[in-house]
Amino acid sequence: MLQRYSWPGNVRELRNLVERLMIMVPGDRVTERDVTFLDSEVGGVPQPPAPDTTTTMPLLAARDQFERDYILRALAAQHGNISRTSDVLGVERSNLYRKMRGFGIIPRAGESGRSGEVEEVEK
Amino acid sequence: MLQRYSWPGNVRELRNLVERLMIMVPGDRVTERDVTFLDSEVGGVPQPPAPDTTTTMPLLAARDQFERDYILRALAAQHGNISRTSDVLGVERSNLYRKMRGFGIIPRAGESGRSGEVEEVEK
DNA sequence: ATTTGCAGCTATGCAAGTGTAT
DNA sequence: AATACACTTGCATAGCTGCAA
Repeated sequence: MLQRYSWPGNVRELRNLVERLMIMVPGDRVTERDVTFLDSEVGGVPQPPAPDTTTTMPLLAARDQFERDYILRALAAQHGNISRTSDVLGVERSNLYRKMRGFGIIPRAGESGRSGEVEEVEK
Repeated sequence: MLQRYSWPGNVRELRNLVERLMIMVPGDRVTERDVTFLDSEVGGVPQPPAPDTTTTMPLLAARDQFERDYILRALAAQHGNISRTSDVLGVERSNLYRKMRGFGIIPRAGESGRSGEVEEVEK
């Protein structure tokens, strides 16, 4: 479900959702229901053509898709902390940025530490 | 199951198994039982530590593991035909060889089209 | 947190061979 | 002879990565 969502708010949005999930959801398992409950945007994705895992697609495409996923996963596991993520992934922070940009996880504009909407989740 | 197996006979062995499966197994679905039935070697893998998909591992390692798998899968789908596989994967044949060697799917020795043991499966 | 400029190493495609079996 | 694969190797160069800033 998370992978199908387009994340117009980028890592910021992902981090936010994950943090809210950690705080609001009891127990150590997060289900799709929890996500839908907390964020109907993310939960209600119209499910695009459904990614095909069976058919063989060009190696490059498959590899990239996997890498993008993997990075996203690592980011979530690291609560959006890029330094730590790059550490865990064993790549240079700067390089991780490049990758994220390349995979469209982050756009082109250089928006950084500024807050604004729903950033005030402490810990 | 197939991924857990180490394939000491390399592509040759994989191709062989797949071909035998195509011939021997009725219907269009191959189950684990079929594999175990046709090849107890492959079927009876002691299941190593069980690859961890949850924990984050270095990106490079994860990427390589994925790529290796993907190539193996494509090879099976193509009945071991490397030319066709490289075509489907969208990489140069020569490069596919390099990758296969790199991932240990093929060893170092230059053993090629020679037959010998159980190669005589027609089509 | 986020970019950018490099230098250096990798990966990849292209081309050109060699070998074997139809 | 001709075709179809299998398999290698030498390059040039496009791309990736770490380091430093």
